[in-house]
Amino acid sequence: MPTSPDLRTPNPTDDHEPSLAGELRIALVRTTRRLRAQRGEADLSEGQLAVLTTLDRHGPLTPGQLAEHERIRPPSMTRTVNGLADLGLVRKADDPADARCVVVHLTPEGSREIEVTRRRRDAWLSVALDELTDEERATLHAAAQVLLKVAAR
Amino acid sequence: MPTSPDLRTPNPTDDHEPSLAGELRIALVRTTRRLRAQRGEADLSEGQLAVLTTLDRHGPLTPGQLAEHERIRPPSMTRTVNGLADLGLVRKADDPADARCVVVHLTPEGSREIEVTRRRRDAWLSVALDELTDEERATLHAAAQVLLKVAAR
DNA sequence: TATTGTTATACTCTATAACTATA
DNA sequence: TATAGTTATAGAGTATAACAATA
Repeated sequence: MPTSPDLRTPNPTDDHEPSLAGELRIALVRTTRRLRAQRGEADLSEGQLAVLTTLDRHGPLTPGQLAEHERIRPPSMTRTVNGLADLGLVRKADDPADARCVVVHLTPEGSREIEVTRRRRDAWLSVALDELTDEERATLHAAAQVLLKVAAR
Repeated sequence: MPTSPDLRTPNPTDDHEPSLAGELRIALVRTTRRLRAQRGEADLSEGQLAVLTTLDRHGPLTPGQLAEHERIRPPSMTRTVNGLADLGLVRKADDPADARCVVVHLTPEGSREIEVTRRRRDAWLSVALDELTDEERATLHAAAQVLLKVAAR
């Protein structure tokens, strides 16, 4: 029952040197997978939460702007936004300046949902982090800042 | 006609304290999103590559073991493995000891594909990492080890 | 004509439930 | 009966292409 692959024991075919990019990619993908697996039944999807978070941070945006920010295509964002609107978490309003545009607003329910969902999402990770040493936590704190720089590029 | 939301301008409602779990989750999700976005047209999916990598590391495994390792359900793994077998990257063989079991082997083509795909996947991340300082890279190296511990829990 | 958003449609990856074969 | 794997089916999230409305 192999659940903890040992990175220090490469097999005979695994003779390339472990690059930082390679080891980091594996660690990121694996941790994110575990994180996502903690999603409760009633939780919002990653994409839905990302939209709410973006609106919370930047204020009302059009579906096109949201699509660009989340790096998905406009039709996909239309679906995401409509789902959130059906849940009452965002509201679509006309743009007085340009009738082609729609402006997506966060509702008070949406703001509340962000907090609740974030807390639920962070619960598993918090427990895992509690089992680490102070030094390990400091490493992750520093790494988070660096990763944000990398992701923003 | 704003098309690029400004990430440097938080709005007044963004006043919750940043917990380590929260900041780390955001950094992980964002970086992984960017990483995934680099996927070329002909690349294997994350799940497919993960299976090849696991087989490379641990040797032949059954679909059930692979499903447990990748934390997906057996029927999903059946599809993934069949897709890889159709591509000639793995081979399904009978288990002489237990006729209920199937053993999935990596083929030479599969081994080659791992290398090619890994290189493509790591290209974007490598470029990004090259722009960091030595200290930042050291931080990410250390963090990768800690994240693997977290993900393995 | 170009732009914004939507609708129609399809593909990928995941899941649960039910089935087959073997232990 | 229990276990390993598969088949059937469905749901979520994404995409492209075509369309409507507006600039």
